[in-house]
Amino acid sequence: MPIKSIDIIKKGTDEIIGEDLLIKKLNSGKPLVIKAGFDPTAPDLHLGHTILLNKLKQFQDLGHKIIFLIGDFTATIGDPTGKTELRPSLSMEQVAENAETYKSQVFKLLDAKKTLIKFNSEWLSNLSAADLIEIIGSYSVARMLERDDFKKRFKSNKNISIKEFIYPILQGYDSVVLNADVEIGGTDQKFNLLMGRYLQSIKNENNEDVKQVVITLPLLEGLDGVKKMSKSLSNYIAIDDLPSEIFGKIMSISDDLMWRYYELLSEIDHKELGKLKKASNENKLNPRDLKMDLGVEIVSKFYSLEEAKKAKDEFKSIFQQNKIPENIETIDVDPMPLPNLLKHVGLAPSTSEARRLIGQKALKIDDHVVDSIDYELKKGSYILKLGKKKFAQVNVKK
RNA sequence: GGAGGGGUACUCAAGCGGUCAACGAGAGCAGACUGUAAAUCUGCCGGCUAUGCCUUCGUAGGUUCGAAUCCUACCCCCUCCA
Repeated sequence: MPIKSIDIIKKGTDEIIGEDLLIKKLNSGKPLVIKAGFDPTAPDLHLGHTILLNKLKQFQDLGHKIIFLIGDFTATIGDPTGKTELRPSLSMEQVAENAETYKSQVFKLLDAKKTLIKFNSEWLSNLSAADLIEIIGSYSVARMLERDDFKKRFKSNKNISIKEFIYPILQGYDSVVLNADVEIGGTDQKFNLLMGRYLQSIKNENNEDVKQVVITLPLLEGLDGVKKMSKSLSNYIAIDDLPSEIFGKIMSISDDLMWRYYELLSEIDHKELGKLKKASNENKLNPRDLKMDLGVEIVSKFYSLEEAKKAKDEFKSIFQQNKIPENIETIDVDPMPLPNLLKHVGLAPSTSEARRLIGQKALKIDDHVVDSIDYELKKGSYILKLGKKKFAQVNVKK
């Protein structure tokens, strides 16, 4: 059984540091402590997180103990990873609020009963200055500066706060406290994950067997196809997004990115994927249709197959047959100038923007382009369409 | 502690007394073409009760008919020296 486990575990990983040790640990037959840290800065879990969650799920199904660690304390420092500038710290209240959202979302994928949720403030907030100094004393500035993002910032004279140095150390210390056997994270977390390994071995007089195994997973690119998916870049698909939103976002990604998403998010195996690529290259398959399949697969993970199919049908009816979405709510309005109306019903962020869009022929009323801002709507009901995807139905009173 | 450089819109980055809501690039948005793909072309890209008005160039004052541009104080970042 352990032999098989390693195959499941390895699938889709970027790197496993300490693979031999992992095998040894698996062979011991004991349930392993698997740690994964989450920084509660962004309250919405997105597809990027699901790669990690899926891996945790696999461990969970293999009978291991998952610790879902919410870095509430470390979040008040701010993870410097990948940042070219100092990150703002979060307040404790904000962190607590975000953590709640995490908890409620994560069990869409993980088994709540088998998951242990921990907050690192539990042990970190009571650390004395003496304790802290002892912990950070075991690491050098030179080694810290080996880290790429620090190195870059250091070289280009950008600010690095001392507390950013402490961040990875404390994250590593979490592994010491939790006795983690394995820690999983994105490739960008490698440095932080290795820190745990280092501190564990220091703590245990260089005993190799207590070191956590580090598993890194590929990072998912966001909808732009370039930067990593993240809430702050607003290039993400949240698992809380509506089926139609998820489906729509999938449809809007580039073909290149679609293949990447297939690799990282789909259950499809490599052979099958290869065939699809070939067929697509030979123009036997339209990438658009493949995108639809992917959209259905992803939506059904968080909802159901029926909902996914519904999303697909609706998409087709709106964008291929130019129909109107089914459930748009009707808003009663008093007569008002068109730009104000668009703002009022939420189609445009401001009247200025609405004016511009109207001027650019982006507005359709009952399927007819209206490009005059002075156009008046008389009493009655109208379907407004702004751009390709924004709809509203208004009922003008009087 | 001393000397110098710098803070401009989502990001980068010009401007250094009026023609500046602020050059240019990227991102973004809209239109055309499409497959809500890519590429390309075109336009937009602070707000409003809208041919005018209001707010914006680190913060607060000041000089001036007029300031992002000059002066003063303060805050923050960086470099070199200690």
